[in-house]
Amino acid sequence: MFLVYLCGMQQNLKSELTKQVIIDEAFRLFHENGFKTTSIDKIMLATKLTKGAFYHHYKSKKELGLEVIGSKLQNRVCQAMIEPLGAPGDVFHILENTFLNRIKTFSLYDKEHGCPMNNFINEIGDFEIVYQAALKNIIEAWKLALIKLIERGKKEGVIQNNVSSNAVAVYLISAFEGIRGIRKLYDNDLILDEYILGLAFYLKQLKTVK
Amino acid sequence: MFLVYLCGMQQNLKSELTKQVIIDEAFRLFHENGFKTTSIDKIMLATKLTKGAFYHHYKSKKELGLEVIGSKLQNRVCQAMIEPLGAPGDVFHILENTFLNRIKTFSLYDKEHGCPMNNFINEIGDFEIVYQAALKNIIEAWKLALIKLIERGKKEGVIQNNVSSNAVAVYLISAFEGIRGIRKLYDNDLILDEYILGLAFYLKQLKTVK
DNA sequence: CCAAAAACATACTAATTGGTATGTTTTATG
DNA sequence: CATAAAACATACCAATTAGTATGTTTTTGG
Repeated sequence: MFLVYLCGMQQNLKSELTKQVIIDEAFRLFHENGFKTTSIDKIMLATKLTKGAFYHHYKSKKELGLEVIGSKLQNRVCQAMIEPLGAPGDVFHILENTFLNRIKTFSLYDKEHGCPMNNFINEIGDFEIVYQAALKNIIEAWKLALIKLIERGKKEGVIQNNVSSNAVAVYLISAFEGIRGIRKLYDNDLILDEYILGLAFYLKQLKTVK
Repeated sequence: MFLVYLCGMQQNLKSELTKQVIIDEAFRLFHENGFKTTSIDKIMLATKLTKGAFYHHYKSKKELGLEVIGSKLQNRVCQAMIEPLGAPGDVFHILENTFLNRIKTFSLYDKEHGCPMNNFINEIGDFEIVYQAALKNIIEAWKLALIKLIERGKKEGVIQNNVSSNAVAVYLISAFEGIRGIRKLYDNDLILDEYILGLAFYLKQLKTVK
């Protein structure tokens, strides 16, 4: 298994590197201009490679789209929104950090172009079933991690027991994705501040009364 | 002013009727397949008219897009989401009816293709400033009507005073738009049920404790 | 060093795009 | 009824699209 790669290593690495460059530029252009309206030509112009190189590594735009969603996008969401939920520590601190504090630290680029996943969902969530499934995977993973955290909060007695963990998870995710779309329309952060205030109130209500 | 139209009435009416047909078909196709990927040809094929007719009434696709957003879309949102907020009656009944009960009555078509406004926002909210402004108009009108209702709730003593009306309005809208995107990924209403449960809990927390 | 395969480039295709130029038909008005 | 204008149709344009066919260059393994 290891020896097999000893000789073909250089070529194999080159191939993987090229694919990564294509994925990175594709993701960036999808994020900035949308999936459907970003052509293979534009992507390959950005990579400084040619169409021939693209169709050597991918059989279609659909295959690329699925890989961008299934690896690049999924990794980003995992790293930023899912993994932090599994960390030890105060449940409310974790919730505040991922859903509230983090949104303040977004770059102007991210505020202007919105959430890549939300963009995908709204543009091609009803386009083809394969994209639908790939995007649903990410949302489901996020939702599950969130439910787990809320359940922990209940067990530790810091979150009210009379509320469905699933419902809270879905409501948190919905509002987060919603505001990231709406923020696009504005040229300042006032709307984000209002969201943050609204979320802070919501989180406070989840706490068990002492 | 009135006499001017007395004679040209038939032609004027025909023009308005044709434009309405174009707007209706355009809105439908934008909703089903997105704005950027819906061509003038496709729209005019649906109207059973031709490209010549289109460019007689509109100078560009952009002009059509702006009219679809500024009239058709705005009217829809006003009718479904804004006007009900101004009606007399119990504040919580109104909130529940517009944000909670109404979502249950959506057709499969509306569930599959999501919220037209949210689709526009996420597809072209960062595309051109004119679209941005047109969409922001609608959101702002919605937000204002919602704030007014919440303020009324506070005055009537049914909504807690220690919560920002702006924050609640933005959080309600965000979650509503967010879930309408996410619902696209699923082939059943379970995720909607969870949203509804989450929202119901949220609304309950807004109530003044008796 | 040499063949074969992988990586990439060049040059195409047919279909679609927004938009225009130039018709023909319908309606309005003196 | 004549003529002008509005409403609509037909035929085009250059640019862009996803994808293919056929190259050339680089890497691999003997």
